[in-house]
Amino acid sequence: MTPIICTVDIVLLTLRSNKLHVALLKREQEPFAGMFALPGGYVHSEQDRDVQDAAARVLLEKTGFVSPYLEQLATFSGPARDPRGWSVSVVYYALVPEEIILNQTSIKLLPVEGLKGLPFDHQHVVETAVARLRSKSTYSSLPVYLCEPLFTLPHLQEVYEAVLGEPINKVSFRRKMKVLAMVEAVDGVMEAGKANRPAKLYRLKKEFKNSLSLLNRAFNAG
Amino acid sequence: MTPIICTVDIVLLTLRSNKLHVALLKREQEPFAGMFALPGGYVHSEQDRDVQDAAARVLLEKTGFVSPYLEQLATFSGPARDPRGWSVSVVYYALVPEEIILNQTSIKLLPVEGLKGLPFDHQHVVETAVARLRSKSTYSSLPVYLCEPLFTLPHLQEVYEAVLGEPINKVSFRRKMKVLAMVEAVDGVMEAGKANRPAKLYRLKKEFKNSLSLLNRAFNAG
DNA sequence: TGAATAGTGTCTCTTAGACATTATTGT
DNA sequence: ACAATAATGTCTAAGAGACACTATTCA
Repeated sequence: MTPIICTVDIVLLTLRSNKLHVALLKREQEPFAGMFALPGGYVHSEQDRDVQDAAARVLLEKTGFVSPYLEQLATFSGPARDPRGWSVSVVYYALVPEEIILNQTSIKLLPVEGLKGLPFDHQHVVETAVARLRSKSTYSSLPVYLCEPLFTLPHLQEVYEAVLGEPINKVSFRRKMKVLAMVEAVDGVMEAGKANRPAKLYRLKKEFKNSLSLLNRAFNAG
Repeated sequence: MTPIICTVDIVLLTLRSNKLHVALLKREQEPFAGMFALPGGYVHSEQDRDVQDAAARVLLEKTGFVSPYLEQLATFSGPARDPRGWSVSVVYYALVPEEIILNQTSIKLLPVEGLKGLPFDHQHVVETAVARLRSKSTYSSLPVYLCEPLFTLPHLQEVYEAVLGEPINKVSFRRKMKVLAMVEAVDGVMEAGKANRPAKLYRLKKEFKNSLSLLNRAFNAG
């Protein structure tokens, strides 16, 4: 029996102009050389401590940065998804602010809405990642990873609204941020430059780096 | 480089005496021959259409039955978890009523609390599956798969309470069952034999076989 | 008839969303 | 002062939990 091909792929998501985008790279090698696809690569059993480690390594090699949030999404498999043969791809998803990606000219950002023409089963993989992000965002702190280290609450609300695709009541949003208790105001600094009352700047609390805070009620509980 | 070992394992969970139990099988072959472990096996690339298919096949081969609910849990990997070498195991979890398992004398049911001495990383895998079940049960219809095809609402509430490990308000529980809208009373049949008012019998609605219904508020929202 | 549990009506208290008001900046 | 948005106070309405009451069976 032919051996099973074992790879990792990364769905790197970010917000650009308040729309979710996915990061794609031009493939250097066959199959699908020249096409844009998710960053991915083989698991290196001599080098990687586990598949998560492989995903972090591939992301670093292909983009030059480390993502604070990197979570296993799911494993995709079958004989047809990769022309090289029966394959198993363990997929991770990462969330970063757009600014981190802008320095990387090799990365192409495409809106997740209306994606098509991706090689492998990458369209389905991206759809799964976006569904997971939306689902988790309804009751958790996940979207903060789409923000830069310092952000305002009005901006964070915009991020939530962009991810969820619907408006959120301002008072409720701020109440829930209090309940989640995973952001803290940074003393002394304020947003500036606009002709209105400046917003306080917040940051993710140390204890929530790499982790999430959960609600037991959705943001828009309806 | 040595090839990566690609396997599937199944965490088969059920309720016995209102406690969660996991199904283990005595291993026929090395490694760990003679020890009790999760049902598992190699992915057969000539035969399996994907890894989910492999998990269903392994479960059928080892237990003789098909589980209505079989969901991918996560993928576990690394050089140390399997003495044969660097391995990737895609793990699925299944929920069944105890009665299905009772006919299978080869299966050993152990309580998930206080499990120890399992081979591979199976203890960690079981803990992950139980955590997933508990988490999903707080806002979904998942626990119905631990019931037989016909069940009463008081029994279903007991099942939820056993899984969640805390009591649920009766009125709220029945209201949420109405909101979830995934069970329906079966006309004409009732539970019988007890010296009290008989309970109506319910069943999972057809459209929810293999799927879940979700709430946007937890059962015990506190 | 009494014991036991199923099933439902209803009250209260919490909390979400709507709306209004105050606060603080730049022009 | 005025425009603009931040931040918060407060009212109302929806929903959760508590409690009590009715319903239906067997002994």
